[in-house]
Amino acid sequence: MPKSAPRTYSRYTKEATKLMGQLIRLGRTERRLTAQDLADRAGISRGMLQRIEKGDPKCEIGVVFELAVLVGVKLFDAEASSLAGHIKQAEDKLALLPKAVRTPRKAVDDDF
Amino acid sequence: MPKSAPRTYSRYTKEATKLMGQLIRLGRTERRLTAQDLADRAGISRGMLQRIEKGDPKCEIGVVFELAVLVGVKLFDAEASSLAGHIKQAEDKLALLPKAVRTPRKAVDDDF
DNA sequence: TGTTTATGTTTCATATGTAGATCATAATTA
DNA sequence: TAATTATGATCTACATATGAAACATAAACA
Repeated sequence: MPKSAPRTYSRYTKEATKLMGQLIRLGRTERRLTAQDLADRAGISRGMLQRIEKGDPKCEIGVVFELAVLVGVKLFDAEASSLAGHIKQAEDKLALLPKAVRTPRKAVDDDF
Repeated sequence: MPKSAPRTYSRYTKEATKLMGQLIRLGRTERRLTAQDLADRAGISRGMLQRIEKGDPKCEIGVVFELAVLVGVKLFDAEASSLAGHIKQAEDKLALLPKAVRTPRKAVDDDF
């Protein structure tokens, strides 16, 4: 079987996932939650929580965010309990931009 | 085959992944990048990029972060090109906390 | 110090995410 | 308006992330 090229991540991405994991572990410890306890509350396995706390980039972002919320890690440095405002703001900005990006491709320069 | 219970996400998590997707799309459009172009740069398929821009929680967090970096979305509201400082800070805080959380389980109060 | 419990790791079976192709629709530019 | 290209959506095969179990190690508390 042909081994598909393994995915790579930039240094910044690795740092970001690592930091996320640390913040989750920090929050968990501060709240005196057992790994098993937190995993149960999030509906995941303990092994998965460990991988996330370790900073594994190959995990569902939904699960990571869920854990972050459970232990009080702020996403988007937002204090509010809802991101509705931010979402609306992003929608407003998007509305002003073209819905499709058109790159000027010269049909002549194609071959050589 | 027994259908395993589908995973659920809190409202906040859904909002967070949605906002992430919007910010990525915003950045992509502002930089006049085609979906295909950005997908290529990130080493993913166009379909995957679409799901992420739509806010699908079931995607690798590493890929999402990678896209965010590519289009200039700031993670952890950090301006710096490296999160090393934040990571060290988290490590310092972790060093002060107990490495294992022990919950006082009374063996007596178990049943009733 | 001894005992109990949490954590770190590994392995394996399986559920599921992902790439790739295809088609329809929408949107941009000449 | 016409022509071209981007985007949205769906399907299948395959690669792989996930859950569960097992074990060893380490850490907290009496």
